[in-house]
Amino acid sequence: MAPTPLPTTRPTRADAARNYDLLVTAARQTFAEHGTDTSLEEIARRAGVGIGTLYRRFPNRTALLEAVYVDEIQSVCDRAYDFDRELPPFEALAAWLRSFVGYGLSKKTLAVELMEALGKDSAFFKTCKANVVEAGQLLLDKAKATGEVRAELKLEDVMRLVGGINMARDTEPEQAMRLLDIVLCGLRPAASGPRPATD
Amino acid sequence: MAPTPLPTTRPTRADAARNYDLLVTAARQTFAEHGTDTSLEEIARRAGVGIGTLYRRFPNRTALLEAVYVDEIQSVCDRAYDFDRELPPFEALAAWLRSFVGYGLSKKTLAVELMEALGKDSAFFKTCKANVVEAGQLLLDKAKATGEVRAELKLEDVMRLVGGINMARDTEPEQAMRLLDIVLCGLRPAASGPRPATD
DNA sequence: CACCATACGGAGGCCCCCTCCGCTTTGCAA
DNA sequence: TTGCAAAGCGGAGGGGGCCTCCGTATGGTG
Repeated sequence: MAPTPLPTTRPTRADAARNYDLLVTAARQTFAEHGTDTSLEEIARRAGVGIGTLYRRFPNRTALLEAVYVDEIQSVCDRAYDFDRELPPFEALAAWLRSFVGYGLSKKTLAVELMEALGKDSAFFKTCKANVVEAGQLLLDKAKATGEVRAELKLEDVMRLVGGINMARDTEPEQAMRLLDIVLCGLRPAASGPRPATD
Repeated sequence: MAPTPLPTTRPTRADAARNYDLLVTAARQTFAEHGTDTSLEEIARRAGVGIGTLYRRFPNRTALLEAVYVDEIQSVCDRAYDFDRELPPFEALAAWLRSFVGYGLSKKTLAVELMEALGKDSAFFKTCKANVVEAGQLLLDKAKATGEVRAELKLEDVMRLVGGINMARDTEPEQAMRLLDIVLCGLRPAASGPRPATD
């Protein structure tokens, strides 16, 4: 259902594969606990692996983040299709964006990095972005079709706005949802024709 | 016009005062050119001052940022009162937020740090926040009074949303303004009564 | 002018990033 | 089973940033 499978480069040799898993697991835990600027040496230590091994497999911090993100991004995409199946158009979009923000709240720094990453141009992040965009576009278009979202809005704008909600360091969950509600209001067409002149 | 003057701790002794200025100037330049994660040693070097001097005056990176931000924040506040004087309520609010975003576009990393900083709890940032909030609240309340902004909205939410627009690394100016327009639409009351039920 | 509170500056300890290379392991083929 | 090359391992070490500490210098006051 999700379009392109995300590229992973898990090695084939037994020891290498084992270490790969150890590293990704350790990285996921450590990033979640201490943010994405944890020392890579710390991660190697946690994984019980030499620092050289880490750097051979993941030439830089970003490469490691990529491996950690694969699953998260996949699940973001999957949820879009779930909501599309189960809810009427606008609610599906709203629910997806809400789950997006909720995810961000629980994984703070991961989500921040993710939002920044979606603007980057590595092959990996291109694919990620394509997948997310494909899922989001589906929901947005359906919501537009029922007239509940203004036709001229772009998915990219919506995503950025919602992403921005996640960026601030210490947003409370209730606040984040309020912010999202403001954005959702902004997506709707002015219910009674054009908005009042503002000039 | 701006409420509390922002606290600066420029030293009194002649040599110390001179070095203080050299450091702040160098920091402002360097942060603008290379982002706020430039090495502090580099800044000391540019200022022609020992690293020890920098650290004595500014015990950490944040302290240095504070000194650099003072002027910027002051001008953000000042503009609010200008717009309040010159424009009708909603337009004043819109113009202020627009200038806020515009400022962010030109100073990227500075603005990002600033938005994060406004959530922090140092005495300095508390004062900054108070000033910005006082200015923004004025504009928001006036816009509410004319019914052009929904009464239940909080300034903090608006600021966060607008701040979020600045957070993404590589937003185009036109896009940023589009995003802001979406937010502005979200601030307005649904023109024809309550928004459609969304379950 | 003399004195001392205040300020200067850079060496050094610590940690992190990343590279390089000699040793070890794996898995295939005979 | 055994031998062996390719693949993988890991940590020492160079480079650099953060921050502290302390011996030296200096402004400004009596």
